[in-house]
Amino acid sequence: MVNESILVSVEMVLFSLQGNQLYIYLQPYADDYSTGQWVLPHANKILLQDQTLEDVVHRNVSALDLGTLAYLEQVKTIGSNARDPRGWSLAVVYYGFIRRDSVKAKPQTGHWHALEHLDTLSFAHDHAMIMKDSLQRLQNKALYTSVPAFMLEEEFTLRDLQSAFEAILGFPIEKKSFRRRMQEAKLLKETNHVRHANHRPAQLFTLLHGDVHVFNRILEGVRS
Amino acid sequence: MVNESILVSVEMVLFSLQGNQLYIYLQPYADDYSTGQWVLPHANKILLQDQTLEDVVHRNVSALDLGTLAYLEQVKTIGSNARDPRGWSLAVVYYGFIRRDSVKAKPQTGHWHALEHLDTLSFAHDHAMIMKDSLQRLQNKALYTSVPAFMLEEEFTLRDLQSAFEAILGFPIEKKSFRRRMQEAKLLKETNHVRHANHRPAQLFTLLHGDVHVFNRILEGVRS
DNA sequence: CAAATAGTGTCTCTCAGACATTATATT
DNA sequence: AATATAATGTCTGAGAGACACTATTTG
Repeated sequence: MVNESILVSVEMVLFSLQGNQLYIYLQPYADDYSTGQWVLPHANKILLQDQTLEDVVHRNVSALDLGTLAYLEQVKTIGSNARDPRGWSLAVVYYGFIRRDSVKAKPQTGHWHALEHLDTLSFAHDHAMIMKDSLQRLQNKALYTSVPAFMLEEEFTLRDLQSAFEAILGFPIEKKSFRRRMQEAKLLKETNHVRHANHRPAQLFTLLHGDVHVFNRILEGVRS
Repeated sequence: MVNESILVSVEMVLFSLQGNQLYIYLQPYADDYSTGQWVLPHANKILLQDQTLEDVVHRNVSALDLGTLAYLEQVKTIGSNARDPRGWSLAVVYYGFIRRDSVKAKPQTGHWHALEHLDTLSFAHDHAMIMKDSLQRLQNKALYTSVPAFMLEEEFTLRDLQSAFEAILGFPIEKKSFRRRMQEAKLLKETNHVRHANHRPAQLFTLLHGDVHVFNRILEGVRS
């Protein structure tokens, strides 16, 4: 019986959007970058003042000073007698979003990495797998819910929203279907602002509420 | 910092089908049934020989001698400084199926309860909430995957399969839509057996493989 | 042949994809 | 006016629901 010595950690997969690209926050495995490996931010300490696991995540994300945590979802818990040589370990995995308008592009520790460059990086422990599972979960959610909307700033255009979905999913979405889907879901509120550029200005929207909308059908993307 | 003393448990929500009704396995909170309260089966001990959390579940389900565990899915992990008076606790929740053809209706300890009678029971700790969340997860899965198929015996009719979905979802499904959906998913294999009764015999099928099929659309049920 | 359930035919409805077209700003 | 992106109109297609109908067994 090993319960007295189970090692508990919380692993955090933090996503942000920077210039319509999906980024993930990583820390060097060795403080001096000597191994060239990366790890996910994680919490090894739970405090008595933490009421829940979400509190643990919030406390740790705040300490990282990356920006505002706008969405958080538990992915899974990994329990194993093998992943940590010190003994039986439990890792509770969360993914979350740092809202685009609050992201600090150069954090004090660690770095934001564009998702498309991740395959060039090397990871310690099972963190590559944890990231893969978390991204997979996020991609699934993008197919049938409105969660990607929480990556965006207060006011955004429908094109911004579509770009967020596309950054997550990695494939283009047909414009008309996307707009119909979003507008019929009644989750957006038209503001009385527009965004200007050297073309027709775009209507700005806000989220009507903090609820996640669940669609009946999956986004299938462009068929051709 | 409380890590050295975190209480870890695994909570198991075990479902079975008995006569086309959904049942859940519960244990009396007090061995002598004196409190009238019920709890979910749970594991408080993790052994060094357990390689993963799934191993812990399998070991404990085997010990309960309820039948064969045919499907298992992690629901979530609850962490709290309040749910156990002894200190910070982590509860990893799983739901699973005991296959219909292996169910022992009268277990040595505990009882199977029909889901529709659950509201008359009283539960200890947060087990009512854990059950509700697990059932919700199972119901969601029934809406867009083939997981209910794993509750059934080796060979089953399409009517059996539909009844399993209906038992889980709690609403009737339109026969033709259901059959079309299942047959186009190509997850069933026709056997050369039929089941006889005092009417036209029914074709028996088996599952082609152990994969969970994910549908693009949700079952909407009867509209009228 | 009556009863009962198995299994099918086929219409409607919803909503995603395709893609052409119109609208409205800046330079 | 040219350019660029915003926004819309409308057709097709996949797949779910409705519901009547046919098929095949037992008693």
